[in-house]
Amino acid sequence: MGSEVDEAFTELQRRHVRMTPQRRTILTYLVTHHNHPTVETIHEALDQQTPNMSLATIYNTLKLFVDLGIVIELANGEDGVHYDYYNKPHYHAICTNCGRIADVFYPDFPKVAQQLEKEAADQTGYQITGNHIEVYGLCPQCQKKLNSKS
Amino acid sequence: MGSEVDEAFTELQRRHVRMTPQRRTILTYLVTHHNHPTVETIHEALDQQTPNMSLATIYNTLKLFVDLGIVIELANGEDGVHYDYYNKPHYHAICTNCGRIADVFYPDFPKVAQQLEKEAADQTGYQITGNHIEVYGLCPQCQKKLNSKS
DNA sequence: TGCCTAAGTTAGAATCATTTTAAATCGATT
DNA sequence: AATCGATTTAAAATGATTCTAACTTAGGCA
Repeated sequence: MGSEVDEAFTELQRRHVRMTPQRRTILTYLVTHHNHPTVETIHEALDQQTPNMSLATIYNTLKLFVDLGIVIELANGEDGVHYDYYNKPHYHAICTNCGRIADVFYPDFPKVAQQLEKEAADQTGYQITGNHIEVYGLCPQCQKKLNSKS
Repeated sequence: MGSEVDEAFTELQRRHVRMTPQRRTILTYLVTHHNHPTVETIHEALDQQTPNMSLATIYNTLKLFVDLGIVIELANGEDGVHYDYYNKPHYHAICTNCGRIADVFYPDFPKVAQQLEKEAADQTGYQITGNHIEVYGLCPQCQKKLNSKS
């Protein structure tokens, strides 16, 4: 069951990333939770098992993971930045009313993304290395809430 | 030549958005500049022609335009939030080294975006109303700079 | 045309997420 | 086991954005 966590650690070792207890803890949290947490959410959750972890460490570690490409940042228009362990390619639906984030796994997504990356590279000369794709709209809960109001 | 600006104003009138000199000035700037400005860039640029415009007004006005869907926000990972008058559908290439933003106009883009929106709606139940698509990589200038270094 | 009022603007203060600092600690290579 | 550069930490600093309260205005209506 920890296999996905193990895989993530192995990948970091392979890339000669120095391992610390804090990084282990944060990465484990991200791999085992798919709740798109904010820094604050992570800090509170980890405070149970690992008190006194500095906020700066969480910021530093998340920035490291983002730079390594194993984590991506998401802005939901509500509260701060959200983080997502980016293992399998997917994109996100974000609620314009409450900020709720949902994962979208679509078999053709890698193909579509590659198409957009190639076109961008051809047109701009950029050396493309990744993408962020989000769609916006009302989540089911907010649809209900707003309908019952009017 | 002001026709695109006029069109934008007409659209706002049609939507019963109250027009003020500040909103006119900011919208004109956005329609006639495709430089993906930050709030600070806009403030400095407008200070030449319209001194004393409050930063709060620029923030308020941009938020209004974003809510109306005629302007979108872009984070380039470097400095603050960038704004883009979103007239014709397009997406962006963002430099991971310097933050430079390039527009990508791709004929098939609306079709591709619709495909991603439909799949997201089917999978999540969200009522999708828009999208933000970005690809990341090194811009030509940074490719040169980084190559000559090593 | 001129009032009236809700909406918008303003300068400055306040907020708060994120970054910086400098000292203490630690991981991993020898 | 020793070493040293990298990491962590708490606290302070930063700075983009939001809030406040008073002032001004756009646009509908008489």
